[in-house]
Amino acid sequence: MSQNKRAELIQKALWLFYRNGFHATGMDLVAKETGVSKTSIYKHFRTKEDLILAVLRLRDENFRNMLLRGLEDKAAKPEDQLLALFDVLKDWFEEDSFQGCMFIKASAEFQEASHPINAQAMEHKRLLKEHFTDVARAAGFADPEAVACHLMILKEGAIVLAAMSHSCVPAGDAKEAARLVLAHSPRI
Amino acid sequence: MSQNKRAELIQKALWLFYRNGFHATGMDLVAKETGVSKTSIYKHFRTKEDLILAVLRLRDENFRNMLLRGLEDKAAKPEDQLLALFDVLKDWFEEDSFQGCMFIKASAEFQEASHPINAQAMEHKRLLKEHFTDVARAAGFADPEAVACHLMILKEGAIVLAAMSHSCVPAGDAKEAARLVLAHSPRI
DNA sequence: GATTGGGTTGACCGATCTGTTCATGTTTAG
DNA sequence: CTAAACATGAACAGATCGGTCAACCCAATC
Repeated sequence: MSQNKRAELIQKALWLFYRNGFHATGMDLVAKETGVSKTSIYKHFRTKEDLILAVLRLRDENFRNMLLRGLEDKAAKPEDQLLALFDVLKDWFEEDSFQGCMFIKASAEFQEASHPINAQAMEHKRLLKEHFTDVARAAGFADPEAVACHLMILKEGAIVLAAMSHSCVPAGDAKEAARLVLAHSPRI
Repeated sequence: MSQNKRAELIQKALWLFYRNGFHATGMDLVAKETGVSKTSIYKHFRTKEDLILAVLRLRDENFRNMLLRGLEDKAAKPEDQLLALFDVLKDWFEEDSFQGCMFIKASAEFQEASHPINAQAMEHKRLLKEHFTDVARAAGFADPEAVACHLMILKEGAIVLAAMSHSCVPAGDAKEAARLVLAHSPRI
């Protein structure tokens, strides 16, 4: 299997797991939908868990890339970037393919803290928070980690509510809340 | 089966689904752990989905009751109750049995918007938001629904992060963010 | 053209899934 | 005491689960 084929397999598996859930998506379906026989899949991934981990690695790379790029595109100054986060999220929510946060779902289906899949999901959140902390520091906040934590909470809450009901538009509300929080967080 | 037995069955099934997930918990395990034979279970619940719906109804009742009671116990004035939400959450996070929000998990495993389980999870969130809106109105906020939405976002974010990593204490951070938001939301 | 060898395949394995059946207790009510 | 009502465990059906295997294809080498 070429490297291309392998990447394509992971990409399509990502979509299946994202849409149907991890336990609910069998390897037979993955084989059928990707057009790659189960035997070939298992030649490149020892177990289903290994495939899921590869999927999550791709998702982490794609998602963080999309988000960080989005922040830079929407705003130049660090402080504006922190608020622009919720504009990027809004764009994401409005995509047809939006189905919530894959890492929250992965963590929900594999809940043991020591489980590799859960650990990988946590690592994704840690990296995001780290980035927000850096931006908050550049923006001149006195406690950049606290600011990052507040943003993370608003971000996860907005995602969860956006995934559960399309009735309200939590991205807008989250941005409004973030504006209040940022406006009154102490600067250096 | 007495009404007691039935309630006990639902209670134990709740714990199993909450801890292991819905798809990952088979009916054989439910029968074994509850001490109720599979035959009897299926006499009272036509399908596994029906059992899950009953479990979610119980959870909704217990959780909303615990939360509303907690708010009233922690604070008398409506505005203080809104902030006390995050003290109640903190107590919940510190329980050994804490495993995240059951409705977020249910919604993650049954993602189709029209699925009855997803609908029930959404209804739970709707009822909570409705209550927050009432309290925010009593507290004299100019836009009680917006305040409730902000609180919901902070609440869901805090729960998700608390469930994914016990390293930080998002309840405290969420309360701090909520304090900033409430302090600068317009009053009537 | 014959041989080789990596990559692919459909068929298959045992286990487990939801849900049912049934013969055998075990309660409960008259 | 008897009869109806209910609960039980074990086995079953049909499907699907994660995972494996011998056979096969096809391009490269001699």
